[in-house]
Amino acid sequence: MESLSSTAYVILGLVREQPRSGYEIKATVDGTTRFFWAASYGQIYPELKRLAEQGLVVGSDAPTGGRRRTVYEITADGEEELKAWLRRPPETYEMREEGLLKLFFAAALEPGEAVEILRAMRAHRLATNAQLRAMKPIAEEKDASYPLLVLEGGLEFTEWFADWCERVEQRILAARGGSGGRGAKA
Amino acid sequence: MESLSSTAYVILGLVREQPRSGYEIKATVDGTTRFFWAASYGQIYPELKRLAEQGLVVGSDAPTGGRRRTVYEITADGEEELKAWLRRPPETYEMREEGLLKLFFAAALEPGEAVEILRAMRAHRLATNAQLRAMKPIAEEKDASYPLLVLEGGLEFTEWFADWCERVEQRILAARGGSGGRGAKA
DNA sequence: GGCCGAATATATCAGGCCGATATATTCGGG
DNA sequence: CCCGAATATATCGGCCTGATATATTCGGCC
Repeated sequence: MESLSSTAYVILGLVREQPRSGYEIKATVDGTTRFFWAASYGQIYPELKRLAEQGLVVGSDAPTGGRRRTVYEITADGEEELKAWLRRPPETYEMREEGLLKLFFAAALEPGEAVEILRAMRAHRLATNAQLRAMKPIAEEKDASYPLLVLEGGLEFTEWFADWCERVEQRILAARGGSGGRGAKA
Repeated sequence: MESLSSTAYVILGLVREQPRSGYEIKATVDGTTRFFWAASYGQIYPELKRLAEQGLVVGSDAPTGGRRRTVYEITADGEEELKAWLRRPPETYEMREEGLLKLFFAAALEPGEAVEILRAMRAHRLATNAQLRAMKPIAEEKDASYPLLVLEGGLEFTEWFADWCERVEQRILAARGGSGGRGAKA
């Protein structure tokens, strides 16, 4: 009995709420967990088959007209698997931030160029914050309290990060001596 | 001319500072960038060969006794590649947080169990914070100002995250009605 | 009625990357 | 002299991304 990947549990968690097709699972992930756990078609479809083989989900044909469509729902075994996973302590904590990597090596550039990196990072976080903000009414409407909690955490995180970028930018500019070539276009 | 992976630039950035072997690169990554950009032997060794083929680094034999050892240093072309990359806006922003995923699906559990997830997440962040704190004197000693800036960002982030976990835990406990079975051992 | 583009639905694949493992040598300590 | 830790390189299964391919259906427009 091989243990499942975390992505398998995303699928179990989503089909537990309601029966869904692979396509719907992907769309839901993109609209919710994507910011802290993404999933691609290349994982979802094979994983659904594996979960079906193990009896943790069951698929049934639900075609729309002549287009083939398989909708999956969770089984009692699947529900038990999901709960057992939820009760085990989390193991994966990963981050890949190319901006921080560039900042780490910024000594190879002029100070004005380091500031550009921080501005790009800040702009990215503000954009993510706006996306999350737009999702909030939808989560509130569904009355999904844990997803809402997580979403609010995302809002706070992006705000903290954008603010940090701004403070570091100010520190670098101040260290340069207060005046001198502005360097960039903003 | 295929464009390089971000991991290739980590290598370029590190061998720019000083010539290093694959083993030393891995050790340095584990001691510095690991928190926002990790790299494994399975990437480092093949990547060093590719970079050498493209003339961005040069390797030279530097055996210790009878043990084979290749030390790489950056070339002028490699330095140009690195700077060009540093000047391009960052593209990769990824996070994989199994704890947030579990919290997202916590409706399948009792509230007391959701609290356990938050405690595990908080403990992890506090542990990371302690690790970063231990690294700080080393970074200060080296007078590496950008790496130090990034390290301080990591300290602030882990503190923010741990604090968020605690606040969410309090909210959940309060929503449960102030009293009732405590559930867990701490 | 017919066309087009967007959405629905599934599948595949190259390549990045992780974690574990294997192999061999050298160094420090007891 | 032996052993365990550190140095050094290499390999591999498996997860995951992003792009691409293939069909079908739906909505809007003229």
